[in-house]
Amino acid sequence: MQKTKRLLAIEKIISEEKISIQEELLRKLKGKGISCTQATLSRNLRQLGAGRIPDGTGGYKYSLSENIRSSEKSLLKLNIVPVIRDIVEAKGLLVMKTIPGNASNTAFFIDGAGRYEIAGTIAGDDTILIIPRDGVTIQQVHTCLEIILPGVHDQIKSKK
Amino acid sequence: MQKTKRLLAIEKIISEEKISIQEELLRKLKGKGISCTQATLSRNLRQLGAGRIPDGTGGYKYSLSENIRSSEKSLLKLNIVPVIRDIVEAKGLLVMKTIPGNASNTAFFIDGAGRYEIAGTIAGDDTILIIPRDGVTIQQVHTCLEIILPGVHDQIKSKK
DNA sequence: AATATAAATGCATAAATATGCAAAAAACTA
DNA sequence: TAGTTTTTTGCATATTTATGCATTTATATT
Repeated sequence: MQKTKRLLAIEKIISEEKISIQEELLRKLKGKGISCTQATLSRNLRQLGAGRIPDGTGGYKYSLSENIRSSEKSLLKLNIVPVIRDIVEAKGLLVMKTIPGNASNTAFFIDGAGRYEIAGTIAGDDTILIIPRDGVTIQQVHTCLEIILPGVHDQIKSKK
Repeated sequence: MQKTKRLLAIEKIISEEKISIQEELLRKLKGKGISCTQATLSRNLRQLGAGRIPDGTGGYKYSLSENIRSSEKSLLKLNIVPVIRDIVEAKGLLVMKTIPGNASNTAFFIDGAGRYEIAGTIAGDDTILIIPRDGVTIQQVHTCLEIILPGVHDQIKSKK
């Protein structure tokens, strides 16, 4: 089908280059031997979930909302995760070790997630005390950490 | 300033309810006693990084880009603002003073907003250097900070 | 305070996008 | 395959958004 091919091409183009208006995308497609009208493009973009958003420099660009979001998220998380070295339980609390100087930032990040399970955190230089709320199990807190910092437990394992 | 108030109201509205077109947002604002024209709204939305994207059900909605939304947690804002003591310009850069030990967290928060205007930050113990991107004015960075940390300039004034 | 500079805004309108409708293409059915 | 239904598309145009320009408002300077 012509449509599927076009959808794929649109996805590719807008994720690789900055497209400001549909007419521009139309030309790019034509260059690849795919042609349609602006009306069709408008419909296709909606179907792809692609929208026109500010590009930060005063202009606009098309962007796949889902893709952009998930990739931005994972970048953020990748920056966070590697700083965590270990998580151990002690006296019903969790002690998280980070690389030096990163406890505060990491704790701030954890607090920012606003999870119910975590009553609070206290951060030193490379150590964070995570205090579970009463009635919450350690296991629940681990699950919760995995939500805030996907892959964190794997990271730790691979360092051991 | 009227504008800051409006920017905040816009952020709040589009993150809480589904807004399909600017005229709709215009009416909501009017309902809150804030009035402007569609032209101004268009400019404000661009400044906020808010775009009109498919809502998944065949319609459209306005949405803040992901990085901005993450700084949207109003609780976090309240916790951050009081730690900032001063912001001064020096050599085309901004120097932000915080209460002792809070520079890193604050800088982390600012970085997290992912604003185009800010090329990067460097944090010591109670001082943050905010480096504007080339071509961005100090005033633009101030506006941008006001978006990330609403009320920050008022806070500083009231401490003087 | 008076003047100079920059920022914000509204108006009118240009630019860009979305959509109703009819035609064409594709998919399906007996 | 001929007929039927569904999907896709283009055309024309309505809807929506962005912007040049002039004016007002705010900010800074002397």
